[in-house]
Amino acid sequence: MRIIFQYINRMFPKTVFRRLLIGWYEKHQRDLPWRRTGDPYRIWIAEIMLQQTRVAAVIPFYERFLERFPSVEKLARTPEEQVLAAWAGLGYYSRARNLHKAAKQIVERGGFPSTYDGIRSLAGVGDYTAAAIASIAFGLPYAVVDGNVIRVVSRLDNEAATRARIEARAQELLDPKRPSLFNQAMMELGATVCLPRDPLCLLCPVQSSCEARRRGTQNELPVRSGRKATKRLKRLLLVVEKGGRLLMGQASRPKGFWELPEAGQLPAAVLGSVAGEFRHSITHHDYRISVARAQVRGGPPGFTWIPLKKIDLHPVTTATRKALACLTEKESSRKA
DNA sequence: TACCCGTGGCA
DNA sequence: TTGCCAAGGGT
Repeated sequence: MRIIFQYINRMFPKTVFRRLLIGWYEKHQRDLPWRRTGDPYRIWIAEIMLQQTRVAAVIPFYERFLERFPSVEKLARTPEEQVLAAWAGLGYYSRARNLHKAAKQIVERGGFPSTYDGIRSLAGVGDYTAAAIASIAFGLPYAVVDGNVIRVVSRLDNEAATRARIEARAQELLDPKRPSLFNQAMMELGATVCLPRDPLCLLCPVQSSCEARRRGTQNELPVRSGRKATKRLKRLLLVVEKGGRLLMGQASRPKGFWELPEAGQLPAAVLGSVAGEFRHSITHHDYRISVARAQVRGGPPGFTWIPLKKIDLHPVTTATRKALACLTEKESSRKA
């Protein structure tokens, strides 16, 4: 039996690989809200949210977003600030700006594009996302290349290949009859079995096709480039409340977001004691953020009083949302 | 091309 | 606690 398998594997390696991979995926796939809808709009939203973001983090944002923007027309005619507010907390806000821009492009063009080039030309859609939408929503034979696929292919071939080489190999391996299942299976394999460190080779459906597994080099591939050092910084955010309104300013980043004032911005403020502290990291910066209540006279220039009840209508930075949350938590536990 | 962009979970 | 890393795109 084993000998027969080895023979078939040698004669038809791609066929064997596809069957094993897709067979495994059909048993292990997760039930995702955008799957099987076949709706390009939903798949597009999901794919943009999934860029550099885990499935588990995306799901609640996806549900809320679809409820808020059930159609591309609705999304296109909503002011950008409200789209950003719905995206607040997910990160990489240029995705939301590009999504909004692309929604307008889609409406102008009279509907969602159904070719790879048409999809690829949308704002915020690169090679990966275009292939994902083309294959999952339209069944077109384009192989996706994301971080998972790079890892899986590097190990299958046991080589530190260039991007172009990986793309060519992924396209070669792709099952042209089932591109949607194949692409999702490759990514799911990378996410759950072919892990960056200590992959679960014993559970891998395609271990018989894997050269790194054969040579025991799976932990050395793919080669990772060095990372930039993280800076550690401290900030003190102030919660200044007056008559049910909160003093807020424009954050320097992300552009268009609101944020609590920082101690240094309100030199005349009277500070209370530090009410909370938390960690918040943003690309190469690791912040230790303290929160304190404070009082000011009048309305400091450059700041705005925003009614607490309307705060969800504005895009607010995550640091500020965490600060408000830890203050609320502290005060409600004190009452209890 | 290398770097920037947010966030949360995990070891 | 700290560092790593994820369904990338734009510049």
